[in-house]
Amino acid sequence: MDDGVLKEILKGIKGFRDYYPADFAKVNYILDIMKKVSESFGYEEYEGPSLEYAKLIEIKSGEEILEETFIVKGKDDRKLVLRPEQTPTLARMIVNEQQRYPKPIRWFSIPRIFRNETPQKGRVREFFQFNADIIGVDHPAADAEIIALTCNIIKTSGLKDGEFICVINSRELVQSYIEYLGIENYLDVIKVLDSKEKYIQDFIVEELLEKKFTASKAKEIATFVRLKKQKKEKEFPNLSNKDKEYINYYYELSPEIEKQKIIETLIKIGLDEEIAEKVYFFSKTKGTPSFFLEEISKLDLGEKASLALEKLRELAIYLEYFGVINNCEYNASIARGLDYYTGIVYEFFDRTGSVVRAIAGGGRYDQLVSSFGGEKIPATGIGMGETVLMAILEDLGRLPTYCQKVDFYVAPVNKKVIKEAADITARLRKEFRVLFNPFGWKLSNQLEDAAARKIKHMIIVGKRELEQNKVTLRNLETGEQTLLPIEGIEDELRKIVNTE
RNA sequence: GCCCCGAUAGUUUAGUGGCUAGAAUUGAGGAUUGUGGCUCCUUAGAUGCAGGUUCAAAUCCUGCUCGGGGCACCA
Repeated sequence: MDDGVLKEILKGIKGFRDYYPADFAKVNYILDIMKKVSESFGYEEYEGPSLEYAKLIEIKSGEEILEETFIVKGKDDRKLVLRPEQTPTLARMIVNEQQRYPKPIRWFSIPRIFRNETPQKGRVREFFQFNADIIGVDHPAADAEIIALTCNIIKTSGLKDGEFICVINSRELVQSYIEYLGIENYLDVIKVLDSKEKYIQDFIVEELLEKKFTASKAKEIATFVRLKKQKKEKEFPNLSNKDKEYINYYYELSPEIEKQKIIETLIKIGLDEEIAEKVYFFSKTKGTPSFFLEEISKLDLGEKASLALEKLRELAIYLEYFGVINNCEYNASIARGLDYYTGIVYEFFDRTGSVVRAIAGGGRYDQLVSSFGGEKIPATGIGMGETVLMAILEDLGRLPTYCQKVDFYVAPVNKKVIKEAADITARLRKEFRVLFNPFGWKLSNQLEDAAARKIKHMIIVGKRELEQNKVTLRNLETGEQTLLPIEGIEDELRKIVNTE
């Protein structure tokens, strides 16, 4: 094999990560919190296979999703996929065995998830995704509990109030209202509302082209306008004053453009002007839950949408009970891509300006389980990758510094006492994490070794001490040494480990 | 899939077409057979890949790969 090819191979696959001990410790810091907090909420851990039939994903999430999955061929030619999400697997498991478990089922899982997308900040092709679900109750308190659980994990990891936000909406509310207005193609409308930023960009480019700007210049200015809104303009120098004037001009104008373009596009897909305006104003509503509920209830909603609004009202009560309502915002424009979501949907975002992407997202999927056959089982749940949260914590410097997890380094001073040192080590390992050096190294080298590993305590085993049935305990940070009797040494060591 | 920036030992980096690519740190061995983090010695280790221009390329050009940032997408 030639060197070029070999080098490529050694680099590993694009978007996949090697976790060296210090890296894996960071990942585990977050995964441990996910696990501990979930257990503190009474959730049970489950796991599924890494591979599923492509059909399983396709049925539930649509065929286009398969374009971004890794496809594997099974022996019988059936297409298999490396799981791009955990929910279909969970739904499958529930369909098969649901009668065994008392409802509601509260389960969590931290599977490795695979997505064949372009890597960028907070996005890789293989990652750990925390999933928590409540299955078997159709009650807003279940959604509130999932949101509270997620808030708890995010806060325990190191983000503070105000550094993240949970944005909540109800698909039922949006859909019922749009249908109440007499619109049939509800999904088309959602799509338009979702792409509002794109319409603004297109409008600016179009207008600048008419003013004889080059295409690339026009696009550049449009991009700057968007970045100015995200407060990131400082990253872009080298602009003429004339360009800056245009950016400010369109920046000021963009709310107006947004309104005009969205209404225009809605009319284009068949809505009356009056209806299009109603849809636009509805979709713009957002703010604290109480503000949102008040604003929306002013509208003429119709029966179904009113019911959906009642559920959001009830949800707010439980968010309040669970102490997370200040971390939440209601917003009529968030949709979430997945088709299987039916009611309340929620999405967590960073507020520190570190990452634009969502930290976590989830919602209610009352039809998913029944669509695999069997009775209707309501469910709600969240998915949270470890990468985005980790990128934010990394930027804020809130990840703990790494050190090797060893309580004691056992150092025999010469080859003659290795057996005795090994016996002591075996005893201590029943209770402590002990690194033993059986290689017959000189003591000075062992001290250096322990220091390089940042291990705090060394137990020195030598002939002099053994003659009085003792060993030396050395604190490697202070250099302090004490002689300890081997008999009952665990009690002394326990004190030291517990005070740290 | 698109756009911008980048790539020199494990890591941080020097080197603006010209001597054998230089250093720090890390790794390995030793000075030192019971007390370290100091010092000293020895040793190992790099121009991402493939072409092109040139007497001469780490340096200039093209393509690719990988990384970073952004767009689109985002279960």
